[in-house]
Amino acid sequence: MEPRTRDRLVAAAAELLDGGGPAAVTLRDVGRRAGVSHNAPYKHFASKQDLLAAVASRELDRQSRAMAAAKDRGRPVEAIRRLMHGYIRWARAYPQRFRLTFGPWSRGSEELAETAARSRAGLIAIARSAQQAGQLPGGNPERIAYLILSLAHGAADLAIAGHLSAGGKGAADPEMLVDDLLAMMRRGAGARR
Amino acid sequence: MEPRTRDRLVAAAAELLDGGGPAAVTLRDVGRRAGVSHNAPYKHFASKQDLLAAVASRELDRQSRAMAAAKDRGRPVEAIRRLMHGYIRWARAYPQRFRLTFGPWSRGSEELAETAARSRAGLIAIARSAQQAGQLPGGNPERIAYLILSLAHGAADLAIAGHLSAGGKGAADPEMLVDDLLAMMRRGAGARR
DNA sequence: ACCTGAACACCGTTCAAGT
DNA sequence: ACCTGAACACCGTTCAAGT
Repeated sequence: MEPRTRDRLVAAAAELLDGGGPAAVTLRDVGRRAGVSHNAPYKHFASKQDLLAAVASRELDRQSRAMAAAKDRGRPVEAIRRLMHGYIRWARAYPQRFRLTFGPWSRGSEELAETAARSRAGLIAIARSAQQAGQLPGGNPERIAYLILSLAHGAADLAIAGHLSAGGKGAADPEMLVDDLLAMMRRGAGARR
Repeated sequence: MEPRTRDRLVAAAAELLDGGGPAAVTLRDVGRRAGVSHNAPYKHFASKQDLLAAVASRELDRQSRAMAAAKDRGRPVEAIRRLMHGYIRWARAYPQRFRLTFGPWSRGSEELAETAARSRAGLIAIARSAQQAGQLPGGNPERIAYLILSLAHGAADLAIAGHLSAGGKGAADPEMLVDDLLAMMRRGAGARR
Protein backbone atom coordinates (compact mmCIF):
# COMPACT_ATOMS: atom_id res chain seq x y z
CA MET A 1 0.00 0.00 0.00
CA GLU A 2 1.31 3.37 -1.00
CA PRO A 3 2.08 5.89 1.68
CA ARG A 4 -0.86 8.16 2.25
CA THR A 5 -0.91 11.38 0.26
CA ARG A 6 -1.13 13.31 3.49
CA ASP A 7 2.09 11.81 4.82
CA ARG A 8 3.85 12.43 1.54
CA LEU A 9 2.78 16.05 1.66
CA VAL A 10 4.14 16.48 5.18
CA ALA A 11 7.43 14.81 4.25
CA ALA A 12 7.80 16.98 1.16
CA ALA A 13 7.08 20.10 3.21
CA ALA A 14 9.72 19.13 5.79
CA GLU A 15 12.35 18.66 3.08
CA LEU A 16 11.58 21.98 1.46
CA LEU A 17 11.62 23.63 4.87
CA ASP A 18 15.09 22.27 5.58
CA GLY A 19 16.25 23.66 2.27
CA GLY A 20 15.20 27.25 2.68
CA GLY A 21 12.80 27.96 5.51
CA PRO A 22 9.03 28.45 5.43
CA ALA A 23 9.23 30.70 2.38
CA ALA A 24 10.70 27.82 0.38
CA VAL A 25 7.71 25.65 1.20
CA THR A 26 5.51 26.54 -1.75
CA LEU A 27 2.38 24.49 -2.20
CA ARG A 28 3.28 24.07 -5.84
CA ASP A 29 6.61 22.45 -4.98
CA VAL A 30 5.02 20.38 -2.22
CA GLY A 31 2.47 19.07 -4.67
CA ARG A 32 5.08 18.38 -7.30
CA ARG A 33 7.22 16.37 -4.86
CA ALA A 34 4.23 14.40 -3.67
CA GLY A 35 3.12 13.69 -7.22
CA VAL A 36 -0.12 15.62 -7.07
CA SER A 37 -1.36 18.97 -8.29
CA HIS A 38 -0.45 22.21 -6.57
CA ASN A 39 -3.95 22.22 -5.26
CA ALA A 40 -4.27 18.81 -3.67
CA PRO A 41 -2.82 19.96 -0.31
CA TYR A 42 -6.02 21.86 0.29
CA LYS A 43 -7.90 18.58 0.48
CA HIS A 44 -5.76 17.61 3.48
CA PHE A 45 -4.88 20.94 5.09
CA ALA A 46 -6.87 24.12 5.40
CA SER A 47 -3.89 26.31 4.55
CA LYS A 48 -0.14 26.44 4.18
CA GLN A 49 0.09 27.32 7.86
CA ASP A 50 -1.83 24.17 8.69
CA LEU A 51 0.58 22.10 6.65
CA LEU A 52 3.53 23.63 8.47
CA ALA A 53 1.81 22.96 11.78
CA ALA A 54 1.64 19.30 10.79
CA VAL A 55 5.39 19.32 10.20
CA ALA A 56 5.94 20.87 13.63
CA SER A 57 3.61 18.32 15.19
CA ARG A 58 5.63 15.47 13.73
CA GLU A 59 8.82 16.88 15.21
CA LEU A 60 7.26 17.37 18.63
CA ASP A 61 5.97 13.83 18.51
CA ARG A 62 9.44 12.44 18.00
CA GLN A 63 10.78 14.52 20.87
CA SER A 64 8.02 13.36 23.12
CA ARG A 65 8.86 9.75 22.30
CA ALA A 66 12.58 10.32 23.01
CA MET A 67 11.63 11.80 26.37
CA ALA A 68 9.56 8.76 27.25
CA ALA A 69 12.25 6.33 26.09
CA ALA A 70 14.95 7.96 28.23
CA LYS A 71 12.84 7.83 31.35
CA ASP A 72 14.15 4.59 32.80
CA ARG A 73 17.63 4.23 31.43
CA GLY A 74 20.57 4.89 33.73
CA ARG A 75 20.87 7.47 36.49
CA PRO A 76 18.25 10.21 36.17
CA VAL A 77 20.78 13.00 35.83
CA GLU A 78 22.50 11.08 33.03
CA ALA A 79 19.16 10.67 31.27
CA ILE A 80 18.66 14.43 31.45
CA ARG A 81 22.11 15.04 30.08
CA ARG A 82 21.52 12.63 27.20
CA LEU A 83 18.14 14.19 26.42
CA MET A 84 19.50 17.72 26.35
CA HIS A 85 22.44 16.72 24.17
CA GLY A 86 19.99 15.04 21.83
CA TYR A 87 17.81 18.13 21.79
CA ILE A 88 20.78 20.29 20.85
CA ARG A 89 21.94 17.84 18.18
CA TRP A 90 18.46 17.86 16.66
CA ALA A 91 18.27 21.65 16.72
CA ARG A 92 21.60 22.04 14.96
CA ALA A 93 20.96 19.29 12.42
CA TYR A 94 17.51 20.65 11.50
CA PRO A 95 17.56 24.32 12.45
CA GLN A 96 14.54 25.14 10.32
CA ARG A 97 12.38 22.47 11.96
CA PHE A 98 13.62 23.63 15.34
CA ARG A 99 12.63 27.22 14.59
CA LEU A 100 9.32 26.18 13.12
CA THR A 101 8.45 24.00 16.09
CA PHE A 102 8.82 26.90 18.48
CA GLY A 103 7.38 29.46 16.13
CA PRO A 104 3.91 30.91 16.13
CA TRP A 105 2.33 27.62 15.03
CA SER A 106 1.33 26.45 18.48
CA ARG A 107 -1.37 29.09 18.26
CA GLY A 108 -4.65 27.41 17.47
CA SER A 109 -3.46 23.82 17.28
CA GLU A 110 -4.76 22.18 20.43
CA GLU A 111 -3.12 18.85 19.65
CA LEU A 112 0.28 20.43 19.12
CA ALA A 113 0.19 22.15 22.49
CA GLU A 114 -0.74 18.90 24.19
CA THR A 115 2.12 16.96 22.63
CA ALA A 116 4.56 19.63 23.77
CA ALA A 117 3.13 19.64 27.28
CA ARG A 118 3.45 15.86 27.49
CA SER A 119 7.08 16.09 26.44
CA ARG A 120 7.80 18.69 29.11
CA ALA A 121 6.00 16.64 31.75
CA GLY A 122 8.36 13.77 30.96
CA LEU A 123 11.39 15.95 31.59
CA ILE A 124 9.94 17.23 34.84
CA ALA A 125 9.35 13.67 36.04
CA ILE A 126 12.98 12.75 35.41
CA ALA A 127 14.13 15.90 37.19
CA ARG A 128 12.06 14.87 40.21
CA SER A 129 13.74 11.45 40.20
CA ALA A 130 17.15 13.10 40.04
CA GLN A 131 16.26 15.28 43.00
CA GLN A 132 15.19 12.26 45.03
CA ALA A 133 18.47 10.57 44.11
CA GLY A 134 20.35 13.63 45.40
CA GLN A 135 21.72 14.44 41.96
CA LEU A 136 19.98 17.79 41.61
CA PRO A 137 19.28 20.52 44.17
CA GLY A 138 15.89 20.61 45.90
CA GLY A 139 13.01 22.96 45.25
CA ASN A 140 10.22 22.91 42.70
CA PRO A 141 11.11 20.25 40.11
CA GLU A 142 9.33 22.23 37.39
CA ARG A 143 11.64 25.17 37.92
CA ILE A 144 14.70 22.92 37.85
CA ALA A 145 13.51 21.23 34.66
CA TYR A 146 12.63 24.49 32.94
CA LEU A 147 15.98 25.95 33.96
CA ILE A 148 17.82 23.10 32.25
CA LEU A 149 15.53 23.08 29.20
CA SER A 150 15.75 26.85 28.79
CA LEU A 151 19.52 26.70 28.82
CA ALA A 152 19.68 23.91 26.25
CA HIS A 153 17.10 25.67 24.09
CA GLY A 154 18.81 29.05 24.30
CA ALA A 155 22.30 27.69 23.72
CA ALA A 156 21.09 25.77 20.66
CA ASP A 157 19.26 28.80 19.27
CA LEU A 158 22.22 31.13 19.78
CA ALA A 159 24.55 28.56 18.22
CA ILE A 160 22.30 28.31 15.16
CA ALA A 161 22.28 32.08 14.83
CA GLY A 162 26.07 32.18 15.20
CA HIS A 163 25.88 34.24 18.37
CA LEU A 164 27.61 31.79 20.66
CA SER A 165 31.19 32.39 19.69
CA ALA A 166 33.40 35.45 20.03
CA GLY A 167 34.99 36.03 16.66
CA GLY A 168 34.42 32.53 15.37
CA LYS A 169 36.59 31.05 18.09
CA GLY A 170 33.76 29.07 19.59
CA ALA A 171 34.85 29.23 23.21
CA ALA A 172 31.48 27.89 24.33
CA ASP A 173 29.46 25.19 22.65
CA PRO A 174 25.92 24.24 23.71
CA GLU A 175 26.72 20.76 25.00
CA MET A 176 29.50 22.14 27.16
CA LEU A 177 27.16 24.71 28.69
CA VAL A 178 24.63 22.02 29.57
CA ASP A 179 27.37 20.00 31.25
CA ASP A 180 28.55 23.07 33.16
CA LEU A 181 25.05 23.72 34.47
CA LEU A 182 24.49 20.11 35.51
CA ALA A 183 27.87 20.00 37.26
CA MET A 184 27.01 23.16 39.14
CA MET A 185 23.66 21.71 40.12
CA ARG A 186 25.20 18.48 41.32
CA ARG A 187 27.54 20.48 43.51
CA GLY A 188 24.54 22.39 44.88
CA ALA A 189 22.79 19.10 45.65
CA GLY A 190 25.89 17.71 47.32
CA ALA A 191 26.21 20.72 49.61
CA ARG A 192 22.84 19.88 51.14
CA ARG A 193 23.46 16.37 52.28
CA MET B 1 14.96 68.73 8.28
CA GLU B 2 12.77 65.79 7.54
CA PRO B 3 13.86 62.38 8.76
CA ARG B 4 15.78 60.58 6.06
CA THR B 5 13.79 58.33 3.79
CA ARG B 6 16.03 55.45 4.76
CA ASP B 7 15.21 55.83 8.45
CA ARG B 8 11.51 56.13 7.71
CA LEU B 9 11.68 52.92 5.70
CA VAL B 10 13.37 51.06 8.54
CA ALA B 11 10.85 52.38 11.07
CA ALA B 12 7.94 51.38 8.86
CA ALA B 13 9.40 47.92 8.37
CA ALA B 14 9.80 47.47 12.14
CA GLU B 15 6.16 48.42 12.75
CA LEU B 16 4.90 46.04 10.08
CA LEU B 17 7.14 43.33 11.45
CA ASP B 18 5.65 43.76 14.92
CA GLY B 19 2.22 43.44 13.43
CA GLY B 20 2.59 40.16 11.62
CA GLY B 21 6.13 38.91 11.18
CA PRO B 22 8.40 39.13 8.14
CA ALA B 23 5.61 38.10 5.77
CA ALA B 24 3.66 41.21 6.77
CA VAL B 25 6.57 43.43 5.76
CA THR B 26 5.62 44.01 2.14
CA LEU B 27 7.65 46.57 0.27
CA ARG B 28 4.41 48.08 -0.97
CA ASP B 29 3.19 48.72 2.58
CA VAL B 30 6.62 49.91 3.68
CA GLY B 31 6.64 52.42 0.83
CA ARG B 32 3.10 53.55 1.56
CA ARG B 33 3.91 54.16 5.24
CA ALA B 34 7.05 56.06 4.36
CA GLY B 35 5.21 58.15 1.80
CA VAL B 36 7.09 56.87 -1.23
CA SER B 37 6.40 54.44 -4.03
CA HIS B 38 6.54 50.68 -3.52
CA ASN B 39 9.76 50.81 -5.40
CA ALA B 40 11.75 53.45 -3.54
CA PRO B 41 13.13 50.96 -0.97
CA TYR B 42 15.32 49.53 -3.72
CA LYS B 43 17.21 52.80 -3.84
CA HIS B 44 18.27 52.27 -0.21
CA PHE B 45 18.35 48.49 0.16
CA ALA B 46 19.32 45.79 -2.26
CA SER B 47 16.41 43.57 -1.27
CA LYS B 48 13.71 42.96 1.28
CA GLN B 49 16.17 40.81 3.20
CA ASP B 50 18.55 43.75 3.35
CA LEU B 51 15.81 45.96 4.73
CA LEU B 52 15.03 43.41 7.43
CA ALA B 53 18.72 43.14 8.24
CA ALA B 54 18.71 46.90 8.85
CA VAL B 55 15.86 46.46 11.32
CA ALA B 56 17.80 43.73 13.11
CA SER B 57 20.89 45.92 13.14
CA ARG B 58 18.98 48.73 14.83
CA GLU B 59 17.80 46.37 17.56
CA LEU B 60 21.29 44.96 18.14
CA ASP B 61 22.64 48.48 18.35
CA ARG B 62 20.25 49.37 21.14
CA GLN B 63 21.18 46.21 23.03
CA SER B 64 24.84 46.95 22.64
CA ARG B 65 24.29 50.42 24.08
CA ALA B 66 22.36 49.04 27.06
CA MET B 67 25.19 46.63 27.69
CA ALA B 68 27.70 49.47 27.73
CA ALA B 69 25.55 51.67 29.95
CA ALA B 70 25.12 48.96 32.59
CA LYS B 71 28.83 48.36 32.82
CA ASP B 72 29.64 50.62 35.75
CA ARG B 73 26.43 50.83 37.70
CA GLY B 74 26.17 48.91 40.97
CA ARG B 75 27.59 45.52 41.85
CA PRO B 76 28.55 43.54 38.75
CA VAL B 77 26.20 40.67 39.46
CA GLU B 78 23.34 43.13 39.86
CA ALA B 79 24.23 44.69 36.52
CA ILE B 80 24.06 41.27 34.90
CA ARG B 81 20.71 40.60 36.51
CA ARG B 82 19.34 43.93 35.31
CA LEU B 83 20.66 43.33 31.79
CA MET B 84 19.13 39.88 31.51
CA HIS B 85 15.80 41.06 32.84
CA GLY B 86 15.89 43.87 30.30
CA TYR B 87 16.74 41.40 27.56
CA ILE B 88 13.76 39.25 28.49
CA ARG B 89 11.43 42.24 28.71
CA TRP B 90 12.53 43.35 25.25
CA ALA B 91 12.05 39.86 23.81
CA ARG B 92 8.53 39.55 25.17
CA ALA B 93 7.51 43.08 24.22
CA TYR B 94 8.81 42.74 20.65
CA PRO B 95 8.86 39.01 19.92
CA GLN B 96 9.07 39.52 16.18
CA ARG B 97 12.13 41.77 16.43
CA PHE B 98 13.69 39.29 18.84
CA ARG B 99 13.14 36.42 16.41
CA LEU B 100 14.35 38.47 13.48
CA THR B 101 17.49 39.58 15.27
CA PHE B 102 18.56 35.98 15.87
CA GLY B 103 17.26 34.73 12.57
CA PRO B 104 19.26 33.96 9.44
CA TRP B 105 20.01 37.66 8.82
CA SER B 106 23.42 37.66 10.40
CA ARG B 107 24.54 35.75 7.34
CA GLY B 108 26.38 38.12 5.04
CA SER B 109 26.04 41.27 7.08
CA GLU B 110 29.50 41.91 8.45
CA GLU B 111 28.45 44.98 10.43
CA LEU B 112 25.61 43.13 12.12
CA ALA B 113 27.89 40.37 13.35
CA GLU B 114 30.31 42.93 14.75
CA THR B 115 27.65 44.80 16.69
CA ALA B 116 26.47 41.54 18.22
CA ALA B 117 30.02 40.53 19.11
CA ARG B 118 30.60 43.89 20.81
CA SER B 119 27.46 43.44 22.85
CA ARG B 120 28.56 39.97 23.97
CA ALA B 121 32.03 41.25 24.83
CA GLY B 122 30.39 43.77 27.15
CA LEU B 123 28.58 41.03 29.02
CA ILE B 124 31.72 38.95 29.31
CA ALA B 125 33.59 41.91 30.79
CA ILE B 126 30.96 42.36 33.47
CA ALA B 127 31.02 38.65 34.23
CA ARG B 128 34.76 38.89 34.73
CA SER B 129 34.28 41.75 37.20
CA ALA B 130 31.68 39.71 39.07
CA GLN B 131 34.10 36.80 39.30
CA GLN B 132 36.81 39.04 40.70
CA ALA B 133 34.33 40.37 43.24
CA GLY B 134 33.57 36.79 44.31
CA GLN B 135 29.97 37.02 43.12
CA LEU B 136 30.26 34.36 40.42
CA PRO B 137 32.16 31.06 40.35
CA GLY B 138 35.61 30.97 38.77
CA GLY B 139 36.58 29.50 35.43
CA ASN B 140 36.46 30.90 31.92
CA PRO B 141 34.38 34.12 32.09
CA GLU B 142 33.16 33.54 28.53
CA ARG B 143 31.58 30.28 29.52
CA ILE B 144 29.95 31.85 32.56
CA ALA B 145 28.62 34.74 30.48
CA TYR B 146 27.32 32.49 27.71
CA LEU B 147 25.70 30.23 30.26
CA ILE B 148 23.73 33.13 31.68
CA LEU B 149 22.92 34.61 28.27
CA SER B 150 21.82 31.25 26.87
CA LEU B 151 19.46 30.74 29.77
CA ALA B 152 17.91 34.19 29.42
CA HIS B 153 17.64 33.76 25.66
CA GLY B 154 16.13 30.29 25.86
CA ALA B 155 13.68 31.15 28.62
CA ALA B 156 12.50 34.21 26.69
CA ASP B 157 12.12 32.22 23.46
CA LEU B 158 10.20 29.39 25.14
CA ALA B 159 7.97 31.92 26.91
CA ILE B 160 7.17 33.61 23.59
CA ALA B 161 6.30 30.23 22.08
CA GLY B 162 4.11 29.38 25.07
CA HIS B 163 6.27 26.40 25.99
CA LEU B 164 7.28 27.56 29.43
CA SER B 165 4.17 26.70 31.37
CA ALA B 166 2.51 23.38 32.13
CA GLY B 167 -1.14 23.78 31.23
CA GLY B 168 -1.14 27.55 31.27
CA LYS B 169 -0.25 27.60 34.95
CA GLY B 170 3.01 29.40 34.35
CA ALA B 171 5.00 27.78 37.16
CA ALA B 172 8.22 29.24 35.77
CA ASP B 173 8.72 32.65 34.27
CA PRO B 174 11.93 33.73 32.55
CA GLU B 175 12.98 36.35 35.09
CA MET B 176 12.58 33.85 37.89
CA LEU B 177 14.80 31.34 36.11
CA VAL B 178 17.53 33.94 35.66
CA ASP B 179 17.37 34.75 39.35
CA ASP B 180 17.53 31.04 40.23
CA LEU B 181 20.64 30.57 38.13
CA LEU B 182 22.39 33.63 39.55
CA ALA B 183 21.56 32.56 43.11
CA MET B 184 22.98 29.11 42.40
CA MET B 185 26.10 30.65 40.95
CA ARG B 186 26.58 32.95 43.93
CA ARG B 187 26.39 29.93 46.21
CA GLY B 188 28.99 28.21 44.04
CA ALA B 189 31.28 31.24 44.30
CA GLY B 190 30.84 31.37 48.07
CA ALA B 191 31.80 27.72 48.47
CA ARG B 192 35.26 28.48 47.12
CA ARG B 193 36.37 31.18 49.49
C1' DA C 1 21.20 61.22 -5.84
C1' DC C 2 16.45 59.87 -5.54
C1' DC C 3 12.05 58.55 -7.21
C1' DT C 4 8.03 56.69 -10.31
C1' DG C 5 5.00 53.45 -13.12
C1' DA C 6 4.59 49.54 -15.95
C1' DA C 7 5.71 44.90 -16.36
C1' DC C 8 7.15 39.84 -15.15
C1' DA C 9 7.25 35.64 -12.83
C1' DC C 10 5.61 33.54 -8.73
C1' DC C 11 2.63 32.47 -4.77
C1' DG C 12 -1.60 31.37 -1.62
C1' DT C 13 -6.20 30.65 -2.16
C1' DT C 14 -10.84 29.95 -4.36
C1' DC C 15 -14.01 27.82 -7.48
C1' DA C 16 -16.27 24.92 -10.75
C1' DA C 17 -15.78 20.56 -12.32
C1' DG C 18 -14.42 15.74 -12.77
C1' DT C 19 -13.78 10.39 -10.84
C1' DA D 1 -13.35 10.84 -0.61
C1' DC D 2 -9.85 12.79 -3.52
C1' DC D 3 -8.02 15.34 -7.31
C1' DT D 4 -7.49 18.84 -11.42
C1' DG D 5 -7.13 23.30 -14.14
C1' DA D 6 -8.30 27.98 -14.65
C1' DA D 7 -8.55 32.20 -12.40
C1' DC D 8 -7.69 36.21 -8.86
C1' DA D 9 -5.31 39.21 -6.00
C1' DC D 10 -0.85 40.02 -4.17
C1' DC D 11 4.21 40.15 -3.80
C1' DG D 12 9.49 40.71 -4.81
C1' DT D 13 12.15 42.35 -8.32
C1' DT D 14 13.57 44.56 -12.78
C1' DC D 15 13.60 48.13 -16.17
C1' DA D 16 13.10 52.32 -18.68
C1' DA D 17 12.33 56.81 -17.66
C1' DG D 18 11.93 61.17 -15.18
C1' DT D 19 13.88 65.36 -11.76
